[in-house]
Amino acid sequence: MMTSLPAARDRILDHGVDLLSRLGLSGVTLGVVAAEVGMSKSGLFAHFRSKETMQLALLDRTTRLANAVVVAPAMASPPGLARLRALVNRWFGWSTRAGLGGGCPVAAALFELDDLEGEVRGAVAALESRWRSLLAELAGDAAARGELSGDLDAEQFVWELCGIYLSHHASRRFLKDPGADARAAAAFASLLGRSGAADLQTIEDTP
Amino acid sequence: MMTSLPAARDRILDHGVDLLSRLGLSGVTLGVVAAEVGMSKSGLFAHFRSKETMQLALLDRTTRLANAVVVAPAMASPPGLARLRALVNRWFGWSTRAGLGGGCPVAAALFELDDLEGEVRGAVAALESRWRSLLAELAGDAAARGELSGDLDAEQFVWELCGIYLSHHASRRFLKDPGADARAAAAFASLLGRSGAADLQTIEDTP
DNA sequence: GACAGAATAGCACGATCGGTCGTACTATCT
DNA sequence: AGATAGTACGACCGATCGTGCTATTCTGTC
Repeated sequence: MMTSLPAARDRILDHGVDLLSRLGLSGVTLGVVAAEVGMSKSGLFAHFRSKETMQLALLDRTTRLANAVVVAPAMASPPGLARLRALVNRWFGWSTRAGLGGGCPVAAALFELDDLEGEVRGAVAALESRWRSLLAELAGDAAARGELSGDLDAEQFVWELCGIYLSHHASRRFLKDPGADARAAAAFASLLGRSGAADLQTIEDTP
Repeated sequence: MMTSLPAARDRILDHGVDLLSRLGLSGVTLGVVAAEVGMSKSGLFAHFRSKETMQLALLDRTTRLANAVVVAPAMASPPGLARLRALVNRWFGWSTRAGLGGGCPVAAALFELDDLEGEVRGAVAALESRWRSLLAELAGDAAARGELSGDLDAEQFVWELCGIYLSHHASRRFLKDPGADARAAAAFASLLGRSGAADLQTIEDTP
């Protein structure tokens, strides 16, 4: 037939990203993934030539998934504050909406790769750096349009926003706090308010 | 002789907490700790009757260490906002001041025990719950004294404060951002400001 | 239907995991 | 003195880790 893009590899990565979300990087083991997918460990191993390669492929797949679920739809919103709002609304809790059984793999990786590691850590760092740049860019756009205060420190804005995201992650995933979404929404509204946003509309606007 | 409290156990726990700080719970393995301490795995194992017991002992030791380094000295400050400030100042980056080679073991555990586990997870949850209660109590005290706004939502205050702490952890430990301390200080000052604190003194006041 | 190449399976390796066993040596108590 | 308990050791268990090497099975082209 035609290109025949390896369907098996996709199946592996799909299960792998789900495991990554549920158990973190250390939980994504060759044997476990193989059992999950329903194939032999060596058969699975042939698709990647090392575990590190598989981990990098998983991070890449995670990035693409997040782009499709979070970034792309948000970019349909009009530029400026509305787009920033749309992005953040789709960001928080995105893993669940993406069909993953666990939490955000990137947030988990940030704390898992504290020290140690080389290639994988670098990939996560690059990924996170790109993400923060996007956030800062959108915040800067909003400020340039006068929808946020003109002297906004975009880096500080993003830094505090990421704090809200991490607190939301811990609150939801570890503490099982049912009010996590409301706390995050309130914190984000507060952050926008002190950044000069005029209208304090509700956080709900996703379809 | 006198009490002769087992010095060996203390040595084990000291090395263990350091490993815990550097590698997280999953990195504290019987073999690794034994090698670090310089004794046989089985000899070390005799002190605890299971790995879980050792992990719980490590968490307990971590709690005592944090109490000595963070809580106790802060309690010497006058009650109210000053005490809250002192506590937070000693909190951020406490693991380094305590002589640990890595970051805050509790923050790491929050993200490591996302799902799964039973006993250990429960211990961390109790520990974290107690900590947040203390923060909320001090914030409430400050509000009752009129040093923070009277209608302060202490729970939300603590939730956002923990977000700043987590962002600081990620920023410092993973992203290696040299401006992490300044970002955290600015975020905390902002949080205090919007919570009704009058004076915006510098964050430096530890001896 | 033959055949090449990809995909998968089977098997084995050294390392490490948490944990158990038997066995010492030492200190304390009776 | 004898008995007991604590501490430490080395050897070993079954399981799982990542990773090779060799079959076997499937699939598309001639």
